[in-house]
Formats: sequence, structure tokens, C-alpha cells
Amino acid sequence: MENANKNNHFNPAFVCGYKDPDAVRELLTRVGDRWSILLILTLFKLHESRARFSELENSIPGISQRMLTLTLRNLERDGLIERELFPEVPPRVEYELTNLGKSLIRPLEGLIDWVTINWEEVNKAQVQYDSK
Amino acid sequence: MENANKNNHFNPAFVCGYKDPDAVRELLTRVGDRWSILLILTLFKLHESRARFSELENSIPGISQRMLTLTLRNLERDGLIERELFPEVPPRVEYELTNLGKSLIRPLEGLIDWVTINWEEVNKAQVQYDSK
DNA sequence: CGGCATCCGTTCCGATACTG
DNA sequence: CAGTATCGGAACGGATGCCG
Repeated sequence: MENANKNNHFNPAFVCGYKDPDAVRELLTRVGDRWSILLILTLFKLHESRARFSELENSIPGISQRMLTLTLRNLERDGLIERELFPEVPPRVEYELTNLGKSLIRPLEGLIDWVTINWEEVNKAQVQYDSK
Repeated sequence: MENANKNNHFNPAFVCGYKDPDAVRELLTRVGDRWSILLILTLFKLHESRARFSELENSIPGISQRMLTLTLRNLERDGLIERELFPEVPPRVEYELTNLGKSLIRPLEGLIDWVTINWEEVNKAQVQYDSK
């Protein structure tokens, strides 16, 4: 994204009260991808924000090994989780939320709560919209 | 998504404390797409949660006409915004957040706040990760 | 066990052109 | 002004096979 609009009055960076719309967008691509939030929340709910690879794989129905790996890598790169390899045979790998990652739990749960409360109304709106 | 895992102990629908992981995922695809959040927040910040098409187009740098239209349609379908057409020449169309849409503002701002506070740390983590 | 590499279909989305 | 239609590249993500 180039530096876009000189007219800050209509720049959402101004309008929305934050400085870096690209940062927001980058987070949102992470938040919005298919598995990141489920992964973070699942990791949080498992014993002390810590779990091994296979446990996560079993705890998130439908995720493929590939996407679990990729999602874990991205979150590790963002500093939200830490990876620890135990050099055993067979190998054991454990993932744990960092403090940064844990700090994301509350805002994420805010979203989840909204869904829980309002999803039925969203569904009704969709049905009504589609009937026309 | 098939009905997946019978073992609810490891079903994130159970683990994360919500009933409908598909609903969560469907919201997240909306939340996570390139423009929805910016659009909702921009609409909220403009005069009384209401703006016309061209105003939104100018307020969101980088959005294409096509994506603005599509994003507006999807949000309208979800019941988060309402569209009002004034049959003038040239036509005028105004969009407004519904109460349902406004109720999403707070959790969204929770996310934005998190980004504002923590993005620098995320960036440092990324740089450090990439240097290896 | 916990990956990585490859292939491949699907979806996303920007660019462009056209319209009431 | 506020759209719609079409095209094509890019990104996403599932399936499969291999490997230390």
C-alpha cells in the first residue's frame, strides 16, 4: 500500500483514531485467516496455554497438518507463541502462548462474545436478504 | 465442515466455550476480509454513522469501487448496515450502521486498541524472527 | 512425531470498461 | 453518482508424498 491520501480528514487512519492502517490491516489478515483465532483460543484453553503439535491437531477439527504448521509459524513470527523442541525420538514439540499472545485473548473473546450473542440475528438478516 | 469430532473434550466449540465454531468462522471471514472493518469503523466515525457511497470511497484510501460495493452488499446482507436510495438525478445513496452494526463497534475497537498498543512489539518479533 | 515440498482447484481482489 | 460485468493474476488452502 502506497502512502495514499494526503487529505487526512478523510484518511481512516485519522477518522478511526489510529495511526497505522497498514498495521491494522496486517493484523486483520492474521485475525481473519481460517485458523489463527481458533488456534490461539484453543491453545489458551488447553493446559496452561501450552500444548504439543498433535494435541492441537486433534483439538481443532478440520485443520490440515499443513495449515496447522503454517499458522503456527506465522504466529511464532508475530511473537504470539513460542515453539520448544524436545530432541527426543520420536520428537516432541510444544507450543505456548507468549505474554503478548495472552494479551490478545481478551479482545478476541470480545469478538467471540459478540458472535455468540448476535449471530442468530445476523442469520435472520441473511435469510431475509436472500429471500429478495 | 462436517460435524467433526465426537470427542467434545477436544472440540474447540467446547474448549473455547462457544457453541458454533462455524458461525465464528463465518464472522471471521467477514471481519478478516480486506475492507469490512475499515468500512464499519469509517462509517461509524463519519457523521452519525451515516455516509454516502462516494464519501466512503474517498475516506478509505486504496479501496476499489468494486470492493466497496461488494463489501457494502455483504454487510447489508448481514444486517450490519442499511442502504437508502434517493431517486434523484444523479442518484444519491446513503449507508448507515444498524443497531446491530453499532454493537460490533466496541469489540472491533478492542482489537484496534490491541494493535495500537502492541504492534510495535509484533514488528520487533517479526524482524527478529526473519533475521534467523 | 512433526514437519516440509509439491501440486492443484478455489477464492479473492484489483483493473478496466460500460451503464441508468 | 453509484453502480454492474468481465478478466486475469495472486493468494489461500486441501491432498498427497517424503523425510529426519
